[in-house]
Amino acid sequence: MTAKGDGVAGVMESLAGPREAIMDAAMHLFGKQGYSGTSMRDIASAVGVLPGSLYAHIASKEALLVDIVEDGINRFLAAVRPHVDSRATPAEKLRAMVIAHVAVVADNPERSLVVFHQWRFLGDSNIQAAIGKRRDYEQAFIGVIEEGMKAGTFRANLNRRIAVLTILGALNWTPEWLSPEGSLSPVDVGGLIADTLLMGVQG
Amino acid sequence: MTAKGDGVAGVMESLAGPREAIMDAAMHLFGKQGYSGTSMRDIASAVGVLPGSLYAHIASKEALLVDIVEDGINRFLAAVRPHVDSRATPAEKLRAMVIAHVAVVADNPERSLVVFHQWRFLGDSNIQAAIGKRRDYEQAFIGVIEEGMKAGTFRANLNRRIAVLTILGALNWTPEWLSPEGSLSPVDVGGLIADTLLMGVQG
DNA sequence: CGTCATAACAAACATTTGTTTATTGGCAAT
DNA sequence: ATTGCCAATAAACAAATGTTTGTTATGACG
Repeated sequence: MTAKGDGVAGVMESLAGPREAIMDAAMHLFGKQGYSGTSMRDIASAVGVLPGSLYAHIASKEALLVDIVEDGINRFLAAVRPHVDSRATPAEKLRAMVIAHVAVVADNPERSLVVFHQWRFLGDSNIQAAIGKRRDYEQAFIGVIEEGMKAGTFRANLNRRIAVLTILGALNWTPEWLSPEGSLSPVDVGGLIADTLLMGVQG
Repeated sequence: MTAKGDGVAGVMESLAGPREAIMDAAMHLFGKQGYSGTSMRDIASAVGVLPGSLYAHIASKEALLVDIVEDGINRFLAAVRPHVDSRATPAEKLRAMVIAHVAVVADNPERSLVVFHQWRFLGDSNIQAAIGKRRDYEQAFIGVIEEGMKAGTFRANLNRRIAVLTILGALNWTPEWLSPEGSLSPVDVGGLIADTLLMGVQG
C-alpha cells in the first residue's frame, strides 16, 4: 500500500516515521503485558500492519527492547545529571533530582515500566550495559546523600545504602500509580514525594 | 516411578508433597523470568519430572499463579494486621508494619516479586480479588497515617496519598535488592527503612 | 498374592511463537 | 513513460507453547 509517503496505515500515530510508530507500540505493550507476554503480532496489529512487515524497519524483537531500555535509562540520567552538578545545597539537589525523576516517569509511565522491569530479558552484553548505567544512576543519589551527611544537613546516623534504596524504591514505584491525567502536576507530585523523603512522616 | 511414597524424583526439594515442590519451582521461575516467560517445561524440569506429569497435581498454569499470588498477599496482610490493631503509638505502629513487611519479603523475595508484578496475568475475576486485597493493604497504612496526623505526631501538611504511595513504593521495591544472605538482618533492614521514612533524610 | 489407586512416562495435539521468503504495489526520479 | 526502490502483503517455516492422551510401574492394602 503506502510506501514512504506520510505515515503508517492503520492507526496514524502521528509519529515521525514508521520505526517510531513501531517503537511506540512496542513500548506500550511491553509495559502493559511484559516483553515475553507481547508477541510480534500484537505489535504489528497495534501499528496496523502485518507481522512480517515489521522486519522492514527493525532487526528483531530484542533489538526493539534494547532501544527502548537504553533510551529510557538515558532519559533518567540526562534529567538528573544537571542537578547533581549544580551549586545548590544537598537538600535542594535531592529535591530537584526527585522532581526530575518523577517528570520523566510522568512523561511516559509505560516506558518507565519497561526500563525498570523488562531489562531482565536483554541479552548478556546488553544486560551488563543496562546494569552499569543503573549503577551510575544510584551513584548520583549516593553522592548527594554523602554530601549532605558531610555538610551536616543530613542525619549523621543515616545508613547511606538503605536510604538510597528507600528513595529509589519510592521513585521506581511511581510508574505503577502515576497517571498523566492526575489532578496534581508531575512537579507537585515530585515535590510532595521529596518532602516525604527529606522530612519523613513525622515533623 | 515413585508413586506417593515420600517425595519427588529428580531434585528432592525436601518439601511436604509434590504439589508443594511444583508451587515452589513455579514461584522461583515466575519471579525470575515472569509468568509468560516461564514455560510448563521449565517448571517440570526444575521439579525433575516430565511436563505432562505436572497435571496430575495442578489444574493449569494459571491455577498455579492464582495460588502463589493469593497466598503471597495473605502473608503480607497477616503480618501487618496485628500491628494495625495494637495499642501502640502511630509511629510505633508504622515502624512495626514496615519491619513486618520487610520480614515477609526477606522470607522469600521471589514470591514477593510474583505478588507485586505477575498479578497482571491473572484472569478477570482473580485479578479483581487481588486488587481488592491490595487496596485493603494500602488502607491499613493510610489508617495509621491518618491516626498519626490526628494525634499530631505526624506532619500536619502531609499529603496522605502521596505519603502512603512513597512508603509502599519503598517497601514494594525491596524484593528487588533484599537478599536473605545480606549482612543486615531483615529486622535491621526494616528498622533502617522505617527510620528513613519516619524521620526522613534530614534530621 | 492380587487389586487398586496414584503418578510417572512417552508421545502427540493444536496453537502460537519469532522470523523469512517470494511477490506485489506505489512513489520519486529519470 | 519507464525505471528503481522501498515497504507492504501473503504465505510459510521451524520451534516452542499449554495441555491431553494412553500406558506403565510403583507402593499400599485387602
